[in-house]
Amino acid sequence: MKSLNASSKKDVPSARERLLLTAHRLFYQDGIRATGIDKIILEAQVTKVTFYRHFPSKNDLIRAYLEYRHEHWLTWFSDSLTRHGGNLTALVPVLAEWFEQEDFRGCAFINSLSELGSEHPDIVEITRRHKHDMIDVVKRLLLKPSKQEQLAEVIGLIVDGAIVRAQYERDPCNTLQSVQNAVEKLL
Amino acid sequence: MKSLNASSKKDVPSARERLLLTAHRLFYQDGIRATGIDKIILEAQVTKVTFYRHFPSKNDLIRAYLEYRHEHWLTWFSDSLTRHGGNLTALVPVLAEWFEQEDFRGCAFINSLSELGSEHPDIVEITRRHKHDMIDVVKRLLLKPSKQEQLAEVIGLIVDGAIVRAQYERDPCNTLQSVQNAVEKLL
DNA sequence: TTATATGTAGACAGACCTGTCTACTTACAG
DNA sequence: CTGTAAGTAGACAGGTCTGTCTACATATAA
Repeated sequence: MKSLNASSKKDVPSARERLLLTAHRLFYQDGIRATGIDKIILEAQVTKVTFYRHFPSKNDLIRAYLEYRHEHWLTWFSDSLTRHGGNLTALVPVLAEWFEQEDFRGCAFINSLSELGSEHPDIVEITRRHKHDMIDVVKRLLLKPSKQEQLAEVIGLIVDGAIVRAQYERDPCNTLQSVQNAVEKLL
Repeated sequence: MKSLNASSKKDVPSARERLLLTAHRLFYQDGIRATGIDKIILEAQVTKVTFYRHFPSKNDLIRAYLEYRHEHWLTWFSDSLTRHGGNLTALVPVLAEWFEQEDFRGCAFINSLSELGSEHPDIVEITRRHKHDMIDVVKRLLLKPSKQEQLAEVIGLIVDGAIVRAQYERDPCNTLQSVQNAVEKLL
């Protein structure tokens, strides 16, 4: 969906979209505090007035980043689980698909929580919502008897643990093997 | 063990120790980037020259912080597991002991990795070592047939997942219940 | 006594950061 | 045409940050 300004003429994303996409890339890759707004502005090719017109403060951009990330990650997660068979054994190939990406840097929500959780209680809330929604996807797609609330919660633990481990281990194979072992124990 | 300077006369920790303890507290509570060296210096009651005499850069202090944390956390973890019976069911009360602390703010290593992992590869290495040592403790203390390498790795996943969840959930009970459920599935 | 280690107070430099502002241009709707 | 929205270039303010430096004091060992 393109906005109605310049982008409809030349297929150039709107200034707001460029800001959001650039922030998403840089915040995820380098960290939120490590990324100054001037860098985002430069790479998005807008001016500071435009930046502040769309996002009244850096905090507004951070929230927009996390909401964008939430929506897009959950869509990918859901689609990927379905693509890989839509049952519990899909979990490993889905995580493999993610962990093996060149730009994998863990979970944006865990990272933001670690970085900013003490001073931004809304980030704690955003993270909680994200994780609950992830567990809901697991429940809906992978666990057909819907009474398995507890199992979905355990799977959520395993997913979060795997994400963290994948962030510090050199090779995702050992992590994926542990997920596989865990899934086998749960079946 | 006290150093041989002023502290042996008046039971005042040395300047270095005050810096390290203050940094430990503030880095863990507020985040590493969020904590400027001037705040550490003020609260440790030293001067800037003293700070730089002991730690040639902020990065040196960060490494010292993580090494201090590694040693003290692992000692606590090991002792607590033993205190709670030294078998797999000890895991939940040990994590409860930690998560219920007023100043609980997740895992210092995960937090540092999230915050600084992109620009400090040594932090990735430090985190990896920490987590491997944690899994070794689990293997040594909780799993008597020492062939259970895979199980220890799975437990490590569950522990990391629980730590993350405990950081964003309001109440640790649900998290601890999930750990309990997982442990039961593993036995 | 001298030399060394460790500590003090505090000023300073330069970089980076977030946010405010001026003056102007272009596109579009009515 | 006018008014509005959205964009431009870029300067500026004030704050925070890390690290460098001067000048001095105290404790200890030889």
